[in-house]
Amino acid sequence: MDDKAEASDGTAVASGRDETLDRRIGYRLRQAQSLLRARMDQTLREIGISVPQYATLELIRRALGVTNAQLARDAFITRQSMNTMLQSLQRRGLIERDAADDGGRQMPTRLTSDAEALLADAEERVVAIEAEMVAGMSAAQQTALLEGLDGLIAALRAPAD
Amino acid sequence: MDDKAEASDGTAVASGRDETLDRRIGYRLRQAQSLLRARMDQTLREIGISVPQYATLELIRRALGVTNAQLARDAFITRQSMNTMLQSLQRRGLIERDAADDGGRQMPTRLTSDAEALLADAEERVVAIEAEMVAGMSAAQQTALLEGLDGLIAALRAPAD
DNA sequence: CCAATGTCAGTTTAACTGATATTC
DNA sequence: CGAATATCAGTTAAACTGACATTG
Repeated sequence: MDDKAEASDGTAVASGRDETLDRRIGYRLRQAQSLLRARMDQTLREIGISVPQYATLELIRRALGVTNAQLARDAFITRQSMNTMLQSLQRRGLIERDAADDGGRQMPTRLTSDAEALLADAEERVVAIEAEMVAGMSAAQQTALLEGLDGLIAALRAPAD
Repeated sequence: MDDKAEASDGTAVASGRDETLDRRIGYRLRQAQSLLRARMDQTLREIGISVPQYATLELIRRALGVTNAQLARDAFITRQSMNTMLQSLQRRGLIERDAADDGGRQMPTRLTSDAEALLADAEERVVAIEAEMVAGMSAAQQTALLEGLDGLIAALRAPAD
């Protein structure tokens, strides 16, 4: 079946071939993430941080005293990109970095108390969005979704690892 | 909430609180999408297009003759951003835009035959990645995942719509 | 007049590659 | 020396806001 698509007025038309976009998991993944990101952007901007900044702060809180290079690996970006991010967070007084006590070259990163407060606020907002996002789903559905995403992550990681 | 985290060597440490990152759907969504995006980037670069360009071409193919403003809405970006994207695709000979036949201001977009060929190649690569990504999951699991993502999209769309 | 469209201009964010110095 | 780290510099991709003309 190759069907029609009337969009005389410019309205988007879902159409056509069977295995189009709409059936694809990757497409939906992008779409869901894009929508979530927009929501997060909006609420986080109110308290003065971006989504990547928030994500970085979360990573730092989780892995206390972690170094730039390790954070970069955790976030799947280059050392250089993470370095830029950390510098901007540092300039804003959200993190501190001292040369490692072992005299090495590493500079472990710590959240300041300002950051802890900000992060608490941010997390509350983000958790609220996430709650809203799954509100209509049963616990079983949520679990299935979580496991499905885990499966994707594991499969995508395997070859690159 | 001050639990231990020994990362003397810089190794990331999963740690701490119960409701940390790792339990959160949004976090996993970002992670899965980030990994998928990296894979797509890699394979699409080989044929000379980026992920956003690929996504735009798919949108155009799906909604034949659609206009800039409509594509922007479909992709959740501004008219101006989509315009830049279309201009670059046009410069590369992948799309054509003629003033609408109705004499209006709209300029419907069409794929060139070059683009059709390129898109076929791109899609094959992307579909292969997607297949690999869900290879380890049962059909039921895949369906559950798909429906879960649909649920997220619907919920996230509602308030902004 | 109003709303939507297309587009120009300038800006910002967040990534990238390349190169350099340091340190174990 | 080699490997990992931190960081400087320059670049790019892809989004953004603002402004303006056109068109129905």
